[in-house]
Amino acid sequence: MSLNEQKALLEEIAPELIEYKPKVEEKKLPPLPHALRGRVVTRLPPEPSGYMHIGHAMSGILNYVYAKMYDGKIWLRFEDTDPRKVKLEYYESFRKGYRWLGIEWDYEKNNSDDMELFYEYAEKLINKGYAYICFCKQDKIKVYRREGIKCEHRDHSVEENIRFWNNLLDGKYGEGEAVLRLLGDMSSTNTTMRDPSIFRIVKHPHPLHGSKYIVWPLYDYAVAIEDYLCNVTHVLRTSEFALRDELQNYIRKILGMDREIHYIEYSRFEFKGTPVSKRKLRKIIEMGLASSWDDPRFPTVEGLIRRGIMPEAIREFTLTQTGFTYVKREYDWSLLYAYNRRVLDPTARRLFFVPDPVELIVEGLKSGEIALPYHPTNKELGYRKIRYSNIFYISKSDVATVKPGTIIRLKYLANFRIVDIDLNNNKVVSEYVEGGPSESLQIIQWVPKVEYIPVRVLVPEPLYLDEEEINNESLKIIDGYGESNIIDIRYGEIVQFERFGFCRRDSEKENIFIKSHE
RNA sequence: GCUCCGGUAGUAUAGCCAGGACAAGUAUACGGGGCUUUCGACCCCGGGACCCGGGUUCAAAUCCCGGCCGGAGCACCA
Repeated sequence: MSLNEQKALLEEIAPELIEYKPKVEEKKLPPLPHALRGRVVTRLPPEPSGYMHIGHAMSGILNYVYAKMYDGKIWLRFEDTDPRKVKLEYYESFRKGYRWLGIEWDYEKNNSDDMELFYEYAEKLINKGYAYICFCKQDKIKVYRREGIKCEHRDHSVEENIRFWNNLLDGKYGEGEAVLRLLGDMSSTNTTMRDPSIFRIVKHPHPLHGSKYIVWPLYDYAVAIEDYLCNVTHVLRTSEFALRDELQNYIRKILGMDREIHYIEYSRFEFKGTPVSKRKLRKIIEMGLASSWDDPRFPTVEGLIRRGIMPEAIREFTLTQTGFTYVKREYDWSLLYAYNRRVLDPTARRLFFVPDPVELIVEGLKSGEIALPYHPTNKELGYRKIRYSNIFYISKSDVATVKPGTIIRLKYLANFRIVDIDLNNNKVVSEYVEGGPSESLQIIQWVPKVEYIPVRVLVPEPLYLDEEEINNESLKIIDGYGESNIIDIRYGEIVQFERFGFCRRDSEKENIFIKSHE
């Protein structure tokens, strides 16, 4: 008895004895250092200055899963302290994106809601001699910081600084004329510690607060304070922030905010040929290669949705394929597809789509109607009916290399023997052969001539061939014929076109699909 | 230029801090086989990696030094 026969027999006589092992063991994230059950607080800190993308998504999942793992809490906190970059529509892009991923946040706030508080703390710092108003030009500050040179404004008295600060708040200076700087250490090897600016003037309305404020805090200052105020215990973020841990800890220390915050940093999540950078994506749009930010080739959440990527797949992928490394990494899309396929396969309806069709006549086949299952094993998905005569469309590639005399099977329907192939005129003549499926027979999908519809499938491919070289043919168009039941596929539904791949309906009215993967 | 950080199969990772059962685990991709009326799913098998050089040690993927390569930062962005 073969192993498979034994298994089959066992299943028949004693199914309860069979041990079903999940294919992929649920990989647990490594333990979070310094984490106490019920005490962990993490955060989703998007800057609403662009659309949410897969990097935000994966980082968000990490922060969320860790919070859940320790029965902790998670904040959604918008880092919106640059009025010039922030836009209302982007706030919503992130809320929608996180919801789509299944991330439920416990609290929500905007950094820009705490402006008065930021001012209060600034005054404290000035009074303690930890901050000073600097009137140097931006370029000079830059050079001095690089060289580690102190400027003359550093020596102003507390009284002078308070007066300047009030002038600043009162709008007596123009943009670029003055900033509030933290008294750090101009000789530190960590350049972020060399008297960083913590407030600057921005005379531009904020989408949430209009023109109420003209003095805005910079990132490190706002984040340091907010993380404390939100009781954040663990920060998981990408490595471009690594050098700022020291600064943010320092800001809290001189403000008397004594609570340790743990940082875990890792390199960006990137996918081959799919840049996340706004600059590179904008270039694609400007070149006319894509028309919008929800393009299925884009890494934006909207793009991923159109491409048929499921949130569960992103989640599994993040939990199993990710690590806290500083190495530059570029994921192969196939890694994500593998998880997506596992999500889609059990519930995606199967239908027939014939790319690059040629006509097939099956002489001797009587016309009729047949019911075919929507899924090979999931019977709940039911059946669909197809009416047919003896003329069909099949894919050119399925007959391109076969010779007359070959017998092929139309899946679920009939076998035929090829009599003549005329590929120049896209015609194949054959005769009906009685019999069912057998292991030697090639089985292909088909579409009847009496009822078919034209179907278009868009196939997304990498946008970039390497760092800078753009792929000019990143979106392939495949036209073909599909069975008429395709009309009933809902907008947004993902189905599997048999022997072609998983595809998502991308249009309410037109039969346009986007291929996810095979 | 300066300052940090890192280099494990095609890809992504585990292991490194606390050297020894690591002839390096896992996923995916790839090759072969099985199952299946799909080229999907599922099952089995297979090949494939510790950046280079030196040192310490009985023993190095793991510790030390040098080189090479890569990443991040050096904003009145976040």
